[in-house]
Formats: sequence, structure tokens, C-alpha cells
Amino acid sequence: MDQLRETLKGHHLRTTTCREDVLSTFITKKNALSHGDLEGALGENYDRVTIYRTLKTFLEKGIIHKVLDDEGLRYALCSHNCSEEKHHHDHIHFKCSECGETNCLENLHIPAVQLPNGYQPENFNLLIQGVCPKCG
Amino acid sequence: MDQLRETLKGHHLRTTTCREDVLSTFITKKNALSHGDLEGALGENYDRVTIYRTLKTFLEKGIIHKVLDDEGLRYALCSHNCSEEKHHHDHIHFKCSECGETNCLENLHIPAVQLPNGYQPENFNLLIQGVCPKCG
DNA sequence: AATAATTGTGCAACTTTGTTGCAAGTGATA
DNA sequence: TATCACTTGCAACAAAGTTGCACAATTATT
Repeated sequence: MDQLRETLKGHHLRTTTCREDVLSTFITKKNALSHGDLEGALGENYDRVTIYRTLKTFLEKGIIHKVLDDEGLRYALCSHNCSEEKHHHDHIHFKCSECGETNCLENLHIPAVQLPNGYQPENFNLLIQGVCPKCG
Repeated sequence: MDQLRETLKGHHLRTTTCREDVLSTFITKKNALSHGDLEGALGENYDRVTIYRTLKTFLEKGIIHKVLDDEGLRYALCSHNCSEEKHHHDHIHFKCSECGETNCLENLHIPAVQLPNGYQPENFNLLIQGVCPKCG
């Protein structure tokens, strides 16, 4: 799994087994994950605290982004080249009320919104809840 | 403050001082509030647990709705006639990174999105973060 | 107006979620 | 392979949220 090392190095991070495992979990699961999800998947190998810190580091370095949810934060891989300096996301997130999975719809962009005078938008986050194709 | 009683009765709720105070806090503060905000405002008068339960009840009855946030849930008044049966919201929420306030932009509707086949949307939640007119 | 039935509240105890400081361990570099 | 900086685990803590139960308050009934 040299690709994991590449990704970590590309973001100026040391390669450790915890970081490799967290990253690889994101890659294989594909959907947005909460801290609890990762703890469930890797908790026997790593301390809770380490997972928290790994998520925080990945966020800062632009490897993952936050996904808003009505029952707790989740995180998902950044597909484009986000960096320490800035994240850029304008895709839609879809949460299925049946299976509970939240996924990035990378190809769907959030439509432009005309805000009233004085509002300076920087960041957009659209969550659509409903039933996904698998469960429909 | 008979309007408070009216609102509570209209949603089939007994009028208690806690409910009146929570409702009145939402009305006067206008912006979205977290449980912590309410605890800060009313915590000396009511138990933490009671405030949790009041929020839950208000949510169920359609008096308030959830506002997604990247650092914890907030709640805001439903402006239209939401009920036990269903909530309907399609307005935009704006969170200011300076003052930290989150507000409903009642007049701004979330633009329609063309989802791929198979997705059945039910619920939309758009949070825009940036700088608000007061802080700009 | 008094009482009964129903619903809400406070308290205590607990679970879950997230944070911080520090000592020991590990990875990258020369 | 020795060094230095960064990472991890542990322990302790803080914050956020939940549950059961006895008592209190509100509404409905007479």
C-alpha cells in the first residue's frame, strides 16, 4: 500500500500505521465516517485519543473534510487537492434515512445563491436527506 | 405574555414556565441557539435535563427545527406552521465566522437540485459560512 | 372549587463524546 | 545508528447527552 504513504507524504505527514489505517478505512468504505465509526473499525488497535488527533491532523492538512449531519459530525476524503492553506468543496452530501450512510455526490455542485448585500460567503455545506438508490 | 401560551396551546402543549421561558428566549434572541446557549441563559432557573426535554418536545411538535453546524447542533424557531406530522423548511442558514451567530435567512430558498436517478430527497439543509453584514 | 388523571420537572446516576498534559515510543534525516 | 522532532498511549478530566423515579404542576372532571 504505497499509495497511502504517498498521500501522507504529499501532505507533509509522517507515515504511521494509525494514519495508514485511518486513511485506508476512508478509501475502502467510501462513505462519510464519524469518529465512532473509526473507533469501531480500528479501536482495538489504536487509542481513542489517537484517532481524534488523526482526524484533526487530516482535517488541517486537507486530506479529509467535515460533513455536517443532524446527529453528529462525519468526515470524508477530499477528492481534489485541498491543502493546509485551504479547503475547497462545493459538492452535495446525501444522507440516506434507511441505511444511514452519508455520501459525497462529487459531481453535483451546490447551485449559486444570491445573498443579500453585506453577506460574504466563504463556505457552503448542503446536506440532502432522503432515500438512496440502494434502499429505494 | 399571552402569545407564548397561545403558541404552546396551538401545538397541544401544557404551558409551564420553562417552556414559556425557552420559547421567549428563541423569540427575543432571534438567532439559532444550542442547548448550551439556553443553559447559559436559563440554567439557574431550570435543570439541564429539563431544557434537553423541552428542546426535544419543541422539535417533535414543530415549534423549532434543527440547524446543522460544524461545531454542534443548534435550533431555531419554525416560522411557518410546522406540526407534529411534518416539518417543512427550505430556507438557508448563515453562520458568521466573526460573531459566531447562526441565523435563518427565511426569504432565501435553497435552489432546486437535479439528483441522479434513484435518489429520493426529502429534506434539505444548506449552511453558508462567512462574514455577516454586522461584522463585514 | 376540589379532586383525579395526566403530564412535566428535578435530582441522581450514568454513558458517550471530546480534550489536555506528560512520559515513552517511533520515523525521518544526516 | 544516533539524534531530534513528532506521534502515541495513558490517565485524568470536562462537556454533552440519557434514563429512571419520586414529587410537583397542570388540565380535565365532577
